[in-house]
Amino acid sequence: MTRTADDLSGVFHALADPTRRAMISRLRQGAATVGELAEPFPMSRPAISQHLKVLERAGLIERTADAQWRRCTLRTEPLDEASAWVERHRGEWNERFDLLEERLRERKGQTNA
Amino acid sequence: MTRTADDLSGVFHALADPTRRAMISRLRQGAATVGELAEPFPMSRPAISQHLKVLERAGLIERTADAQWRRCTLRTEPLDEASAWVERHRGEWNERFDLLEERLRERKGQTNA
DNA sequence: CGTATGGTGAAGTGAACAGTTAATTAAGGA
DNA sequence: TCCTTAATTAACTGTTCACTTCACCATACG
Repeated sequence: MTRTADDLSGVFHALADPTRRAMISRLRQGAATVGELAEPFPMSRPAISQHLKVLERAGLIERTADAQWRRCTLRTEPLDEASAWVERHRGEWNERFDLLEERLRERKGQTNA
Repeated sequence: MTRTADDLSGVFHALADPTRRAMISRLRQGAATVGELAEPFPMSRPAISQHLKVLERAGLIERTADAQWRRCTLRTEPLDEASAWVERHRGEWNERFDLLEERLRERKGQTNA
């Protein structure tokens, strides 16, 4: 399940929903089952499941089966990537960094923005 | 057009598209007209306009009319907000900060996640 | 004036999204 | 075995998204 690794779009998309952000906030204070994660929200379980799938696709959570429970744990690496992108686009960051970035992008031949 | 100010969803949504991220990247090195921004992309002008509208709604750009040109400039405040959210959800941040956050959220009575 | 240039508005399309209900799988306990 | 609990899958619905084309508005210029 080694997600595409450089899909910032997926991460930002995952973060664009308040429910999913709340889930991440919740998970920051420790792993939780789907039921526990669902509890604060007035929506059906399948809806919760789908939100979790989005988070999983973005690499933001891992689900491990524990009997009939799925224990969800937070993975912060994608947040690091997202943070890196944002950080280098605000404020007066090092211009050299931008140049380096561009060179790398050229090599990979991808439009990662 | 003083956007809702606390709409992280809008900002993250804006960042979830590679075209829009590329536009932001471009704007980091100075203001640009719509035409200049459109140049790298193989899509119609109205499509560009719509992307710019999303960026504007998120507070990420400002458009000022200059004769028949619209000069777009980057606004980084929303990126600061986005960064703040991400920063406090990755790594082992100060727990007190979370508590403070929660208090503030209670006062405003909003679910900002 | 007429016409080119820069950009937006409006309407439509297909795909993705966020939610629903109903059915299904899987494990635990009586 | 039967029943309950935990969670997912499947199928469907309404909305939003990312485009398109065509029409429009505004400014500069001959």
